[in-house]
Amino acid sequence: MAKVTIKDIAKEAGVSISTVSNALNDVSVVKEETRKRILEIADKMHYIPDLNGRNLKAKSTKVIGLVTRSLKGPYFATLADLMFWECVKYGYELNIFVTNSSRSALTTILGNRVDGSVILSSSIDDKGAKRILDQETPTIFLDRELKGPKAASILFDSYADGMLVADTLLKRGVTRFAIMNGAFDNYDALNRNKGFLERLRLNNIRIEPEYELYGAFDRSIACEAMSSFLKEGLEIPEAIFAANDLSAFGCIDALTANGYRVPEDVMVVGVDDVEMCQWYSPKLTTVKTGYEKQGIMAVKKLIKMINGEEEGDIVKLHGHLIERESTR
Amino acid sequence: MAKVTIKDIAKEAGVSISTVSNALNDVSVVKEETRKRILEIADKMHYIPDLNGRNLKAKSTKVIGLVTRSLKGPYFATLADLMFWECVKYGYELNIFVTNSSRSALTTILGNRVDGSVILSSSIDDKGAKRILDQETPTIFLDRELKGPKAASILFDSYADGMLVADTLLKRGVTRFAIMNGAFDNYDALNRNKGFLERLRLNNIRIEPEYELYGAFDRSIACEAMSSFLKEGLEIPEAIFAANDLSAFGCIDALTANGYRVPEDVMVVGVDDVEMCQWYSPKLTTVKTGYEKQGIMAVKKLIKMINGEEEGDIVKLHGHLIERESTR
DNA sequence: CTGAAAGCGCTTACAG
DNA sequence: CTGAAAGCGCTTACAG
Repeated sequence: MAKVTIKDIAKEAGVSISTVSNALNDVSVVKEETRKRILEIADKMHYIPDLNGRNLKAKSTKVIGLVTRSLKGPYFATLADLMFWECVKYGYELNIFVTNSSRSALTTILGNRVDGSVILSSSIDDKGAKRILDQETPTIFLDRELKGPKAASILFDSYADGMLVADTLLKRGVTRFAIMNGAFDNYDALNRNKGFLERLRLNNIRIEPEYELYGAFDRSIACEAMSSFLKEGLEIPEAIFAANDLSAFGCIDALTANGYRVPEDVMVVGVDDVEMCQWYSPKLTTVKTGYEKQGIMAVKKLIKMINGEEEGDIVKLHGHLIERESTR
Repeated sequence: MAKVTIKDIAKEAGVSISTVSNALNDVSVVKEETRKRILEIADKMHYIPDLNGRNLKAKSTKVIGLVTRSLKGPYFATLADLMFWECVKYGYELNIFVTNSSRSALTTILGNRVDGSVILSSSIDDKGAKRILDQETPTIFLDRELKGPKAASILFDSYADGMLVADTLLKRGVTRFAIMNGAFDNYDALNRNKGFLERLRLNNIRIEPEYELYGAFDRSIACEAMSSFLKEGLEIPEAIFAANDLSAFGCIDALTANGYRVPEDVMVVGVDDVEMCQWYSPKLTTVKTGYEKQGIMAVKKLIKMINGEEEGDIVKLHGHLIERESTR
């Protein structure tokens, strides 16, 4: 059976396609009786509207896009889930576009499929980001610092978070540090590292290259990095700052497997405050970045920009330290 | 600045819109020189195609939809991620549609936004599922047993998995069981429960209502259910079958918090083999359902149906037991 | 309250 | 190799 269109319904109901369209969209002009009859026929004929036809003409899709390159990590699912519920509140749908091509990300964002997009920025290159800035589709960047008339950024203040961790540890008299870095090209990984090191520098403390490990935000990779480090036989640092919780777990996995105790021999601090921090042993000290807030704020802001109520701006979310067993 | 269309490019380039369209889509008829010039102009004018216009006419979108109601749980992210990479292989994009309305799920699936969809079935009601069966857009159900000319199902054989766990425990001489059920309306939760109980019944073993707990696939809920159970002062079972790994962790959390040892006092078995089974203490015995295979098979099958190379059918994936520390 | 008509931005036979 | 024209399925002023 071929696809049923409003034309078919119009014929069946003996009315014009305009009337069918109005009835289907609850435009109030239609006589109640006509409306009912049309809806019944549409249902009986198994009518499903073609969204391409609809969106081509209509100004609004009532859907918000989330553009990303990867679905991995505990962060993404929570972010998307919270965004979804916020969308529901405002009568929007959430579509997630997974792509590793900056070109097709751009087409998705600006191709009139959505009323506005939240962009996990690794999904788009600098040139693409620039292009987004000077046009009219509302857009929010989550890990790139940009703004335009219809483009905003909602970020973690990762530089400040890094400083916060450094200060806390310095206050306890720690002088020998190691750092477990996050993904190379990531805004937050970079800034956590910078803020942390900057603070140490102010206190005339340096971290030797052998004490800068690479954990890629990943538990297994961090675990192996830590293991290799331990095999080298260098002096153990007093504290390790991991760029996120997962890589902090990886650190501790390796440490305990090698007979070290946390926090007695080494303290470890993560970032994110994922749920497992409370299940893990030792319970992990971490920076709560407020990433639950980020998604919600993004949707709220996006809808305000869609409605023309606000312009783009840059918001940075401050984290706060949650002290648990992995430090003392 | 208004939206740039092929019309604008045509004017700028002094050619017709047909030629612009052909150039943009690499249709080989266009003279190389013309094509180049048009592409340059398109780029300079910041042209982005309108996907609604395109898809309205074109037969194929080269995108596959994944329709779901929830993004929670370790299962979803892995599923979606693997599906994505499989899509990439075949030149498709993956769009994830999050919705809690069966109506809008249906519109998404059949509204010509995608070439085919994978449906996490809780996102659609029975009536909607029926309607999907008798039409032409290829569709795969992941936890509903249905088939049609263009509709297939790829499921876990959860009934068999439940039996497998029962058999394993029976073989060790266990006679007193408890069960931690999964979500009420879930295909797999239901069948794991049924298969398990059926096997016990064959051995003349019953589970009293007080020993059927409800964990909703969730760690915290399972933990509380187990805690309440322990407070009642009933005799402790020799083994607990949890409907998934997360709720198994919840069980064990409660047990160890109350001074019981796993597996010495009680054995616990989960389902899924999520990564944490290996990190958790005790390492969890579980059924590996092969959920990594499911997403990949779904995409492969979907594309074959899109290409008209295969019809719908029903595939059930068998699990196998992975024995670790939580049983002996 | 209903219908005829234009048009959204594209693709795709078809003619030249 | 290029262009004129039809049409995909809808919505939306506008006339009646």
